[in-house]
Amino acid sequence: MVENAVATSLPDNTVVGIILDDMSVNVEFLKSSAYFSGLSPEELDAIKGHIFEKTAVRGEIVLFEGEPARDVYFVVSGVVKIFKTSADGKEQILYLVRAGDSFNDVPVLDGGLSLASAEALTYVVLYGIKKNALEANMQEYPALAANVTQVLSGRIEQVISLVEDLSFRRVTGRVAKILLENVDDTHEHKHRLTQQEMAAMAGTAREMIGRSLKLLEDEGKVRLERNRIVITDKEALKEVAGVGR
Amino acid sequence: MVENAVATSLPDNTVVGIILDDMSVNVEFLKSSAYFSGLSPEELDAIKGHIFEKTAVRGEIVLFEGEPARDVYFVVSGVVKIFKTSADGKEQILYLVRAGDSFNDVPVLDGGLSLASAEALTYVVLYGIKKNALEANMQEYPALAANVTQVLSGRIEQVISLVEDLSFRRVTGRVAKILLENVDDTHEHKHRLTQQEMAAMAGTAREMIGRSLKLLEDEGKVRLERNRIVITDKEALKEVAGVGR
DNA sequence: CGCGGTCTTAGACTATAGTCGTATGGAGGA
DNA sequence: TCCTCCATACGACTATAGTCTAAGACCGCG
Repeated sequence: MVENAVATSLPDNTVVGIILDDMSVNVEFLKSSAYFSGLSPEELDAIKGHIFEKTAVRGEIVLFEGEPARDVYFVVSGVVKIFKTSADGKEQILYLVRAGDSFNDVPVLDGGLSLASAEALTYVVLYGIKKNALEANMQEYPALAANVTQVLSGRIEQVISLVEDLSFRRVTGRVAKILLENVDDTHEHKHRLTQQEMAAMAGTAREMIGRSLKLLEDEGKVRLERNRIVITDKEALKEVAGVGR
Repeated sequence: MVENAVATSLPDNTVVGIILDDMSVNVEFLKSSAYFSGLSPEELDAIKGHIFEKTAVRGEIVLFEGEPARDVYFVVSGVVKIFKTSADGKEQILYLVRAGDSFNDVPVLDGGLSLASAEALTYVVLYGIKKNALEANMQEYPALAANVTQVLSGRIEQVISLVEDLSFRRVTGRVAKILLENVDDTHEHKHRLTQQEMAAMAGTAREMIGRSLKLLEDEGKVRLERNRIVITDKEALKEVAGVGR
Protein backbone atom coordinates (compact mmCIF):
# COMPACT_ATOMS: atom_id res chain seq x y z
CA MET A 1 0.00 0.00 0.00
CA VAL A 2 2.87 2.31 0.66
CA GLU A 3 5.00 1.41 -2.33
CA ASN A 4 3.00 3.38 -4.84
CA ALA A 5 2.58 6.39 -2.60
CA VAL A 6 4.14 9.66 -3.64
CA ALA A 7 5.75 11.95 -1.12
CA THR A 8 4.75 15.54 -1.66
CA SER A 9 4.29 18.83 0.09
CA LEU A 10 0.87 20.35 0.38
CA PRO A 11 -0.32 23.74 -0.84
CA ASP A 12 0.68 25.48 2.36
CA ASN A 13 4.18 24.05 2.06
CA THR A 14 3.96 21.95 5.20
CA VAL A 15 4.70 18.33 4.59
CA VAL A 16 2.02 16.67 6.66
CA GLY A 17 2.07 13.28 5.06
CA ILE A 18 1.83 11.51 1.81
CA ILE A 19 -0.73 12.08 -0.89
CA LEU A 20 -1.80 8.66 -2.02
CA ASP A 21 -2.42 7.38 -5.49
CA ASP A 22 -6.10 6.87 -5.90
CA MET A 23 -5.64 3.16 -5.93
CA SER A 24 -3.88 3.00 -2.63
CA VAL A 25 -6.58 4.63 -0.52
CA ASN A 26 -8.50 1.86 1.11
CA VAL A 27 -12.03 2.56 -0.02
CA GLU A 28 -13.40 -0.28 2.06
CA PHE A 29 -12.01 1.46 5.11
CA LEU A 30 -13.68 4.71 4.15
CA LYS A 31 -17.01 3.00 3.60
CA SER A 32 -16.85 1.43 7.02
CA SER A 33 -16.16 4.68 8.84
CA ALA A 34 -18.96 6.79 10.29
CA TYR A 35 -17.96 9.76 8.16
CA PHE A 36 -18.25 8.09 4.79
CA SER A 37 -20.70 5.27 5.25
CA GLY A 38 -23.63 5.30 2.93
CA LEU A 39 -21.98 7.53 0.35
CA SER A 40 -22.27 6.74 -3.33
CA PRO A 41 -19.26 5.40 -5.25
CA GLU A 42 -18.99 8.73 -7.05
CA GLU A 43 -18.92 10.64 -3.80
CA LEU A 44 -16.33 8.31 -2.32
CA ASP A 45 -14.30 8.68 -5.43
CA ALA A 46 -14.26 12.43 -5.17
CA ILE A 47 -13.38 12.36 -1.51
CA LYS A 48 -10.69 9.76 -1.82
CA GLY A 49 -8.66 12.14 -3.97
CA HIS A 50 -8.23 14.40 -0.96
CA ILE A 51 -7.10 11.79 1.51
CA PHE A 52 -3.48 11.65 2.59
CA GLU A 53 -1.77 9.12 4.78
CA LYS A 54 0.32 9.70 7.85
CA THR A 55 1.87 7.35 10.35
CA ALA A 56 3.17 7.80 13.86
CA VAL A 57 5.07 5.62 16.32
CA ARG A 58 4.18 5.11 19.96
CA GLY A 59 4.71 8.30 21.93
CA GLU A 60 4.62 10.58 18.92
CA ILE A 61 2.48 13.68 19.26
CA VAL A 62 0.18 14.04 16.29
CA LEU A 63 -1.52 17.25 17.37
CA PHE A 64 -0.82 19.90 19.94
CA GLU A 65 -3.58 21.58 21.88
CA GLY A 66 -3.81 25.21 20.89
CA GLU A 67 -2.47 24.86 17.35
CA PRO A 68 -4.66 25.99 14.47
CA ALA A 69 -6.67 22.97 13.38
CA ARG A 70 -5.83 22.13 9.79
CA ASP A 71 -6.87 18.54 9.14
CA VAL A 72 -9.30 15.93 10.33
CA TYR A 73 -7.77 12.51 10.94
CA PHE A 74 -9.16 9.00 10.73
CA VAL A 75 -7.49 6.12 12.47
CA VAL A 76 -6.90 3.25 10.08
CA SER A 77 -5.07 1.13 12.62
CA GLY A 78 -3.63 1.57 16.09
CA VAL A 79 -4.75 3.68 19.04
CA VAL A 80 -4.48 7.42 19.61
CA LYS A 81 -5.17 9.20 22.87
CA ILE A 82 -6.83 12.61 22.84
CA PHE A 83 -6.02 14.55 25.98
CA LYS A 84 -5.85 17.89 27.70
CA THR A 85 -3.05 19.06 29.96
CA SER A 86 -3.57 21.31 32.95
CA ALA A 87 -1.42 24.25 33.95
CA ASP A 88 0.35 22.11 36.55
CA GLY A 89 0.93 19.20 34.21
CA LYS A 90 -1.93 16.86 35.01
CA GLU A 91 -3.25 15.00 32.02
CA GLN A 92 -6.88 14.13 31.30
CA ILE A 93 -7.61 11.76 28.45
CA LEU A 94 -10.87 12.67 26.73
CA TYR A 95 -11.07 9.54 24.64
CA LEU A 96 -9.09 6.84 23.00
CA VAL A 97 -9.51 6.75 19.26
CA ARG A 98 -9.42 3.43 17.46
CA ALA A 99 -9.77 2.15 13.89
CA GLY A 100 -12.63 3.90 12.10
CA ASP A 101 -12.85 6.85 14.48
CA SER A 102 -11.95 10.43 13.68
CA PHE A 103 -10.36 13.21 15.68
CA ASN A 104 -9.71 16.94 15.45
CA ASP A 105 -12.99 17.42 13.62
CA VAL A 106 -14.56 19.80 16.09
CA PRO A 107 -11.97 22.56 15.81
CA VAL A 108 -11.65 22.05 12.06
CA LEU A 109 -15.38 22.44 11.61
CA ASP A 110 -15.71 25.52 13.75
CA GLY A 111 -12.51 27.09 12.58
CA GLY A 112 -10.75 27.27 15.91
CA LEU A 113 -7.66 25.90 17.57
CA SER A 114 -7.20 22.25 18.44
CA LEU A 115 -8.94 21.65 21.75
CA ALA A 116 -6.73 18.81 22.82
CA SER A 117 -3.48 17.10 22.01
CA ALA A 118 -3.26 13.74 20.27
CA GLU A 119 -0.58 11.16 20.93
CA ALA A 120 -0.09 7.75 19.37
CA LEU A 121 -0.27 4.96 21.95
CA THR A 122 0.80 2.39 19.39
CA TYR A 123 2.14 2.57 15.89
CA VAL A 124 -0.75 4.14 14.02
CA VAL A 125 -1.77 4.62 10.43
CA LEU A 126 -3.93 7.67 9.85
CA TYR A 127 -5.84 9.06 6.92
CA GLY A 128 -6.13 12.81 6.90
CA ILE A 129 -8.21 15.31 4.99
CA LYS A 130 -7.56 19.01 4.91
CA LYS A 131 -10.04 21.48 6.29
CA ASN A 132 -10.81 23.06 2.92
CA ALA A 133 -11.35 19.74 1.22
CA LEU A 134 -13.66 18.53 3.96
CA GLU A 135 -15.70 21.72 3.96
CA ALA A 136 -16.04 21.65 0.20
CA ASN A 137 -17.14 18.04 0.25
CA MET A 138 -19.65 18.69 3.00
CA GLN A 139 -21.23 21.45 0.95
CA GLU A 140 -21.24 19.30 -2.12
CA TYR A 141 -22.58 16.12 -0.56
CA PRO A 142 -25.43 16.46 1.94
CA ALA A 143 -25.03 12.81 2.89
CA LEU A 144 -21.56 13.62 4.20
CA ALA A 145 -22.89 16.58 6.16
CA ALA A 146 -25.54 14.32 7.67
CA ASN A 147 -22.89 11.80 8.69
CA VAL A 148 -20.87 14.52 10.35
CA THR A 149 -23.91 15.51 12.37
CA GLN A 150 -24.17 11.94 13.59
CA VAL A 151 -20.49 11.76 14.48
CA LEU A 152 -20.61 14.99 16.43
CA SER A 153 -23.71 13.89 18.30
CA GLY A 154 -22.00 10.68 19.26
CA ARG A 155 -18.98 12.56 20.46
CA ILE A 156 -21.10 14.74 22.71
CA GLU A 157 -22.61 11.66 24.28
CA GLN A 158 -19.13 10.31 24.86
CA VAL A 159 -17.92 13.44 26.59
CA ILE A 160 -21.08 13.71 28.67
CA SER A 161 -20.45 10.17 29.80
CA LEU A 162 -17.01 11.26 30.96
CA VAL A 163 -18.59 14.09 32.92
CA GLU A 164 -20.88 11.59 34.60
CA ASP A 165 -17.93 9.44 35.51
CA LEU A 166 -16.01 12.32 37.02
CA SER A 167 -19.00 13.69 38.86
CA PHE A 168 -20.83 10.57 40.03
CA ARG A 169 -18.30 7.79 40.33
CA ARG A 170 -15.44 7.32 42.70
CA VAL A 171 -12.07 6.26 41.43
CA THR A 172 -12.63 2.54 41.91
CA GLY A 173 -15.83 2.73 39.90
CA ARG A 174 -14.09 4.57 37.09
CA VAL A 175 -11.31 2.03 37.06
CA ALA A 176 -13.83 -0.79 36.85
CA LYS A 177 -15.45 0.90 33.90
CA ILE A 178 -12.13 1.40 32.17
CA LEU A 179 -11.32 -2.26 32.63
CA LEU A 180 -14.66 -3.34 31.23
CA GLU A 181 -14.16 -1.21 28.17
CA ASN A 182 -10.54 -2.01 27.53
CA VAL A 183 -9.96 -5.60 28.50
CA ASP A 184 -11.13 -8.01 25.90
CA ASP A 185 -13.29 -11.05 26.59
CA THR A 186 -10.53 -13.10 25.09
CA HIS A 187 -8.53 -11.99 28.12
CA GLU A 188 -6.47 -9.74 25.90
CA HIS A 189 -6.26 -6.03 26.22
CA LYS A 190 -7.34 -4.19 23.13
CA HIS A 191 -4.18 -2.30 23.83
CA ARG A 192 -2.45 -2.82 27.11
CA LEU A 193 -2.87 0.34 29.14
CA THR A 194 -0.30 1.38 31.69
CA GLN A 195 -1.50 2.52 35.11
CA GLN A 196 -0.31 5.95 34.12
CA GLU A 197 -2.63 5.91 31.12
CA MET A 198 -5.54 4.61 33.15
CA ALA A 199 -4.93 7.36 35.68
CA ALA A 200 -5.12 9.98 32.94
CA MET A 201 -8.36 8.44 31.70
CA ALA A 202 -9.90 8.35 35.17
CA GLY A 203 -8.66 11.81 36.06
CA THR A 204 -6.72 10.65 39.08
CA ALA A 205 -3.19 9.90 40.27
CA ARG A 206 -1.27 6.81 39.21
CA GLU A 207 -1.12 5.48 42.77
CA MET A 208 -4.89 5.48 43.01
CA ILE A 209 -5.08 3.12 40.05
CA GLY A 210 -2.70 0.72 41.73
CA ARG A 211 -4.73 0.78 44.92
CA SER A 212 -8.01 0.36 43.09
CA LEU A 213 -6.69 -2.59 41.12
CA LYS A 214 -5.41 -4.14 44.33
CA LEU A 215 -8.80 -3.64 45.94
CA LEU A 216 -10.61 -5.20 43.01
CA GLU A 217 -8.21 -8.11 43.14
CA ASP A 218 -8.71 -8.60 46.88
CA GLU A 219 -12.44 -8.67 46.24
CA GLY A 220 -11.91 -11.36 43.62
CA LYS A 221 -13.16 -9.37 40.67
CA VAL A 222 -9.94 -9.30 38.67
CA ARG A 223 -6.66 -11.12 38.64
CA LEU A 224 -3.46 -9.16 38.16
CA GLU A 225 -0.98 -11.15 36.14
CA ARG A 226 2.56 -10.25 35.25
CA ASN A 227 1.70 -8.15 32.30
CA ARG A 228 -2.02 -8.04 31.99
CA ILE A 229 -5.28 -7.90 33.88
CA VAL A 230 -7.86 -10.66 33.73
CA ILE A 231 -11.48 -10.03 34.60
CA THR A 232 -12.64 -12.92 36.75
CA ASP A 233 -16.08 -11.67 37.77
CA LYS A 234 -17.53 -9.46 35.11
CA GLU A 235 -20.90 -9.00 36.78
CA ALA A 236 -19.38 -7.88 40.05
CA LEU A 237 -17.15 -5.50 38.14
CA LYS A 238 -20.14 -4.07 36.32
CA GLU A 239 -21.78 -3.45 39.63
CA VAL A 240 -18.79 -1.51 40.90
CA ALA A 241 -18.69 0.47 37.66
CA GLY A 242 -22.40 1.11 37.77
CA VAL A 243 -22.77 2.53 41.20
CA GLY A 244 -19.52 4.24 41.74
CA ARG A 245 -17.86 2.98 44.79
CA MET B 1 -47.97 37.60 20.68
CA VAL B 2 -50.13 35.02 22.35
CA GLU B 3 -53.51 36.46 21.47
CA ASN B 4 -53.50 35.30 17.89
CA ALA B 5 -52.08 31.87 18.70
CA VAL B 6 -54.18 28.84 18.02
CA ALA B 7 -54.17 25.87 20.37
CA THR B 8 -53.92 22.64 18.45
CA SER B 9 -52.82 19.07 18.73
CA LEU B 10 -49.97 17.83 16.61
CA PRO B 11 -49.96 14.98 14.10
CA ASP B 12 -49.10 12.39 16.73
CA ASN B 13 -51.98 13.62 18.87
CA THR B 14 -49.82 14.86 21.70
CA VAL B 15 -50.46 18.44 22.60
CA VAL B 16 -46.97 19.74 23.13
CA GLY B 17 -47.65 23.40 22.80
CA ILE B 18 -49.25 25.91 20.58
CA ILE B 19 -48.80 26.18 16.85
CA LEU B 20 -48.40 29.82 16.15
CA ASP B 21 -49.81 31.88 13.37
CA ASP B 22 -47.04 32.77 11.02
CA MET B 23 -47.19 36.34 12.14
CA SER B 24 -46.63 35.57 15.78
CA VAL B 25 -43.35 33.71 15.44
CA ASN B 26 -40.61 36.16 16.19
CA VAL B 27 -38.51 36.00 13.06
CA GLU B 28 -35.98 38.40 14.48
CA PHE B 29 -35.41 35.92 17.27
CA LEU B 30 -34.89 33.08 14.81
CA LYS B 31 -32.44 35.14 12.79
CA SER B 32 -30.41 35.87 15.89
CA SER B 33 -30.12 32.25 16.97
CA ALA B 34 -27.20 30.08 15.96
CA TYR B 35 -29.47 27.60 14.24
CA PHE B 36 -31.13 29.99 11.84
CA SER B 37 -28.67 32.81 11.37
CA GLY B 38 -27.70 33.50 7.81
CA LEU B 39 -30.73 31.79 6.31
CA SER B 40 -32.63 33.41 3.49
CA PRO B 41 -36.07 34.93 4.08
CA GLU B 42 -37.63 32.06 2.12
CA GLU B 43 -35.88 29.49 4.24
CA LEU B 44 -36.89 31.23 7.44
CA ASP B 45 -40.41 31.42 6.16
CA ALA B 46 -40.57 27.70 5.56
CA ILE B 47 -39.09 26.89 8.94
CA LYS B 48 -41.22 29.30 10.85
CA GLY B 49 -44.29 27.31 9.88
CA HIS B 50 -43.03 24.40 11.96
CA ILE B 51 -42.27 26.31 15.12
CA PHE B 52 -44.52 25.94 18.13
CA GLU B 53 -44.39 27.80 21.40
CA LYS B 54 -44.27 26.39 24.89
CA THR B 55 -43.85 28.00 28.28
CA ALA B 56 -42.84 26.69 31.67
CA VAL B 57 -42.73 28.11 35.18
CA ARG B 58 -39.82 27.88 37.58
CA GLY B 59 -39.31 24.31 38.71
CA GLU B 60 -41.20 22.76 35.83
CA ILE B 61 -39.49 19.83 34.14
CA VAL B 62 -39.47 20.30 30.39
CA LEU B 63 -37.70 17.06 29.50
CA PHE B 64 -36.93 13.87 31.32
CA GLU B 65 -33.70 12.01 30.80
CA GLY B 66 -34.38 8.70 29.10
CA GLU B 67 -37.52 9.72 27.24
CA PRO B 68 -37.57 9.43 23.46
CA ALA B 69 -36.39 12.75 22.09
CA ARG B 70 -39.13 14.32 20.00
CA ASP B 71 -38.42 18.03 19.66
CA VAL B 72 -35.57 20.47 19.72
CA TYR B 73 -36.19 23.56 21.85
CA PHE B 74 -34.92 27.10 21.64
CA VAL B 75 -35.01 29.41 24.62
CA VAL B 76 -36.69 32.70 23.75
CA SER B 77 -36.49 34.06 27.28
CA GLY B 78 -35.62 32.75 30.71
CA VAL B 79 -33.12 30.13 31.85
CA VAL B 80 -33.27 26.34 31.62
CA LYS B 81 -30.91 23.94 33.33
CA ILE B 82 -29.85 20.75 31.58
CA PHE B 83 -28.76 18.12 34.07
CA LYS B 84 -28.10 14.48 34.77
CA THR B 85 -29.08 12.65 37.91
CA SER B 86 -27.04 9.83 39.43
CA ALA B 87 -28.37 6.60 40.88
CA ASP B 88 -28.08 8.00 44.39
CA GLY B 89 -29.74 11.29 43.57
CA LYS B 90 -26.80 13.60 42.98
CA GLU B 91 -27.39 16.15 40.29
CA GLN B 92 -24.86 17.43 37.75
CA ILE B 93 -25.80 20.40 35.64
CA LEU B 94 -24.28 20.12 32.16
CA TYR B 95 -25.14 23.65 31.11
CA LEU B 96 -27.52 26.49 31.62
CA VAL B 97 -29.41 27.44 28.51
CA ARG B 98 -30.30 31.06 27.90
CA ALA B 99 -32.05 33.10 25.23
CA GLY B 100 -30.97 32.02 21.76
CA ASP B 101 -29.59 28.64 22.80
CA SER B 102 -31.04 25.27 21.94
CA PHE B 103 -31.34 22.00 23.81
CA ASN B 104 -32.28 18.39 23.21
CA ASP B 105 -30.79 18.57 19.74
CA VAL B 106 -28.22 15.81 20.18
CA PRO B 107 -30.68 13.01 20.89
CA VAL B 108 -33.13 14.31 18.30
CA LEU B 109 -30.45 14.29 15.64
CA ASP B 110 -29.13 10.85 16.42
CA GLY B 111 -32.51 9.36 17.09
CA GLY B 112 -31.94 8.33 20.67
CA LEU B 113 -33.31 9.06 24.08
CA SER B 114 -32.88 12.37 25.84
CA LEU B 115 -29.48 12.36 27.49
CA ALA B 116 -30.39 14.71 30.26
CA SER B 117 -33.35 16.32 31.95
CA ALA B 118 -34.32 19.96 31.49
CA GLU B 119 -35.88 22.13 34.15
CA ALA B 120 -36.96 25.75 33.99
CA LEU B 121 -35.06 27.91 36.48
CA THR B 122 -37.25 30.89 35.72
CA TYR B 123 -40.41 31.39 33.78
CA VAL B 124 -39.34 30.49 30.26
CA VAL B 125 -40.70 30.89 26.78
CA LEU B 126 -39.54 28.22 24.36
CA TYR B 127 -39.85 27.67 20.66
CA GLY B 128 -39.93 24.04 19.64
CA ILE B 129 -39.57 22.18 16.37
CA LYS B 130 -40.43 18.56 15.87
CA LYS B 131 -37.81 16.03 14.93
CA ASN B 132 -39.30 15.30 11.51
CA ALA B 133 -39.63 18.93 10.62
CA LEU B 134 -36.08 19.68 11.63
CA GLU B 135 -34.70 16.74 9.70
CA ALA B 136 -36.65 17.66 6.60
CA ASN B 137 -35.46 21.24 6.81
CA MET B 138 -31.87 20.19 7.28
CA GLN B 139 -32.02 18.08 4.14
CA GLU B 140 -33.69 20.86 2.23
CA TYR B 141 -31.45 23.69 3.36
CA PRO B 142 -27.71 23.02 3.51
CA ALA B 143 -27.19 26.30 5.30
CA LEU B 144 -29.24 24.98 8.19
CA ALA B 145 -27.24 21.76 8.27
CA ALA B 146 -24.05 23.81 8.36
CA ASN B 147 -25.38 25.84 11.27
CA VAL B 148 -26.21 22.68 13.14
CA THR B 149 -22.65 21.49 12.68
CA GLN B 150 -21.46 24.72 14.27
CA VAL B 151 -23.84 24.42 17.17
CA LEU B 152 -22.82 20.85 17.91
CA SER B 153 -19.15 21.74 17.73
CA GLY B 154 -19.70 24.52 20.21
CA ARG B 155 -21.56 22.20 22.52
CA ILE B 156 -18.67 19.74 22.50
CA GLU B 157 -16.31 22.52 23.50
CA GLN B 158 -18.63 23.45 26.31
CA VAL B 159 -18.79 19.92 27.69
CA ILE B 160 -15.04 19.44 27.35
CA SER B 161 -14.62 22.61 29.35
CA LEU B 162 -16.75 21.03 32.07
CA VAL B 163 -14.53 17.97 32.02
CA GLU B 164 -11.52 20.21 32.49
CA ASP B 165 -13.17 21.89 35.44
CA LEU B 166 -14.02 18.61 37.12
CA SER B 167 -10.63 17.10 36.47
CA PHE B 168 -8.24 20.02 36.96
CA ARG B 169 -9.89 22.48 39.29
CA ARG B 170 -10.73 22.23 42.93
CA VAL B 171 -14.09 23.27 44.19
CA THR B 172 -13.08 26.82 45.03
CA GLY B 173 -11.74 27.29 41.54
CA ARG B 174 -14.93 25.99 40.00
CA VAL B 175 -17.00 28.27 42.19
CA ALA B 176 -14.91 31.25 41.13
CA LYS B 177 -15.49 30.35 37.52
CA ILE B 178 -19.22 30.00 38.05
CA LEU B 179 -19.32 33.41 39.70
CA LEU B 180 -17.42 35.00 36.85
CA GLU B 181 -19.81 33.55 34.33
CA ASN B 182 -23.02 34.21 36.18
CA VAL B 183 -22.64 37.46 38.04
CA ASP B 184 -23.08 40.48 35.88
CA ASP B 185 -20.75 43.45 35.81
CA THR B 186 -23.69 45.58 36.74
CA HIS B 187 -23.59 43.70 40.02
CA GLU B 188 -26.72 41.84 39.02
CA HIS B 189 -26.95 38.14 38.59
CA LYS B 190 -28.05 37.09 35.16
CA HIS B 191 -30.26 34.86 37.20
CA ARG B 192 -29.65 34.50 40.89
CA LEU B 193 -28.33 31.00 41.51
CA THR B 194 -28.94 29.25 44.80
CA GLN B 195 -26.03 27.47 46.44
CA GLN B 196 -27.80 24.25 45.62
CA GLU B 197 -27.75 25.12 41.93
CA MET B 198 -24.12 26.17 42.06
CA ALA B 199 -23.30 22.89 43.76
CA ALA B 200 -24.98 20.97 40.97
CA MET B 201 -23.02 22.96 38.41
CA ALA B 202 -19.71 22.42 40.19
CA GLY B 203 -20.41 18.78 40.87
CA THR B 204 -20.07 19.10 44.60
CA ALA B 205 -22.14 19.29 47.80
CA ARG B 206 -24.10 22.35 48.79
CA GLU B 207 -22.01 22.87 51.91
CA MET B 208 -18.83 23.13 49.86
CA ILE B 209 -20.28 26.08 47.98
CA GLY B 210 -21.00 27.88 51.22
CA ARG B 211 -17.48 27.29 52.46
CA SER B 212 -15.91 28.34 49.17
CA LEU B 213 -17.91 31.55 49.09
CA LYS B 214 -16.91 32.26 52.66
CA LEU B 215 -13.27 31.66 51.78
CA LEU B 216 -13.47 33.96 48.78
CA GLU B 217 -15.10 36.60 50.95
CA ASP B 218 -12.42 36.30 53.64
CA GLU B 219 -9.82 36.78 50.94
CA GLY B 220 -11.62 39.93 49.82
CA LYS B 221 -12.52 38.72 46.36
CA VAL B 222 -16.28 38.86 46.72
CA ARG B 223 -18.80 40.38 49.07
CA LEU B 224 -21.78 38.35 50.18
CA GLU B 225 -24.82 40.54 50.52
CA ARG B 226 -28.21 39.61 51.74
CA ASN B 227 -29.46 38.28 48.48
CA ARG B 228 -26.67 38.50 46.00
CA ILE B 229 -22.97 38.19 45.50
CA VAL B 230 -20.81 41.09 44.44
CA ILE B 231 -17.44 40.55 42.82
CA THR B 232 -15.02 43.00 44.39
CA ASP B 233 -11.75 41.82 42.87
CA LYS B 234 -12.35 40.33 39.47
CA GLU B 235 -8.70 39.78 38.66
CA ALA B 236 -8.05 37.87 41.84
CA LEU B 237 -11.13 35.80 41.18
CA LYS B 238 -9.93 35.02 37.67
CA GLU B 239 -6.70 33.82 39.10
CA VAL B 240 -8.46 31.43 41.45
CA ALA B 241 -10.63 30.22 38.58
CA GLY B 242 -7.65 29.85 36.30
CA VAL B 243 -5.40 27.73 38.41
CA GLY B 244 -7.81 25.75 40.41
CA ARG B 245 -7.27 26.25 44.07
C1' DC C 1 -49.14 38.93 60.71
C1' DG C 2 -47.92 34.25 61.44
C1' DC C 3 -46.63 29.82 59.29
C1' DG C 4 -43.98 26.49 56.59
C1' DG C 5 -40.72 25.73 53.42
C1' DT C 6 -36.42 26.82 51.38
C1' DC C 7 -31.97 28.81 51.61
C1' DT C 8 -28.13 29.72 54.29
C1' DT C 9 -24.44 29.37 57.94
C1' DA C 10 -21.60 26.79 60.84
C1' DG C 11 -18.93 23.16 63.31
C1' DA C 12 -17.39 18.50 63.91
C1' DC C 13 -16.41 14.37 62.00
C1' DT C 14 -15.49 10.89 58.22
C1' DA C 15 -14.22 9.33 53.79
C1' DT C 16 -11.78 9.77 49.78
C1' DA C 17 -8.12 11.25 47.08
C1' DG C 18 -3.51 13.20 46.42
C1' DT C 19 1.42 13.39 47.59
C1' DC C 20 5.87 11.81 48.90
C1' DG C 21 9.52 8.62 49.65
C1' DT C 22 11.41 4.42 48.72
C1' DA C 23 11.95 -0.13 46.80
C1' DT C 24 11.52 -3.81 43.29
C1' DG C 25 11.35 -5.88 38.70
C1' DG C 26 11.44 -5.92 33.73
C1' DA C 27 12.52 -4.26 28.95
C1' DG C 28 15.46 -2.26 25.87
C1' DG C 29 19.72 0.18 24.57
C1' DA C 30 24.77 0.84 24.90
C1' DT D 1 26.01 -8.24 29.87
C1' DC D 2 25.26 -4.21 32.38
C1' DC D 3 22.83 -0.16 33.12
C1' DT D 4 19.12 2.95 32.73
C1' DC D 5 14.46 4.11 32.34
C1' DC D 6 10.02 3.06 33.19
C1' DA D 7 6.29 0.73 35.30
C1' DT D 8 4.76 -1.03 39.43
C1' DA D 9 4.15 -1.66 44.55
C1' DC D 10 3.52 -0.08 49.10
C1' DG D 11 3.27 2.60 53.32
C1' DA D 12 2.75 7.01 55.73
C1' DC D 13 1.10 11.33 55.71
C1' DT D 14 -1.66 15.46 54.10
C1' DA D 15 -5.21 17.76 51.74
C1' DT D 16 -9.58 18.01 50.01
C1' DA D 17 -14.21 16.89 49.79
C1' DG D 18 -18.42 14.82 51.65
C1' DT D 19 -21.67 13.98 55.48
C1' DC D 20 -24.32 15.00 59.45
C1' DT D 21 -26.37 17.93 62.77
C1' DA D 22 -28.32 22.10 64.30
C1' DA D 23 -30.03 26.54 64.04
C1' DG D 24 -31.12 31.10 62.10
C1' DA D 25 -32.77 34.14 58.04
C1' DC D 26 -35.71 34.92 54.42
C1' DC D 27 -39.75 34.36 51.30
C1' DG D 28 -44.21 33.63 49.75
C1' DC D 29 -48.69 32.37 51.11
C1' DG D 30 -52.60 32.20 53.62
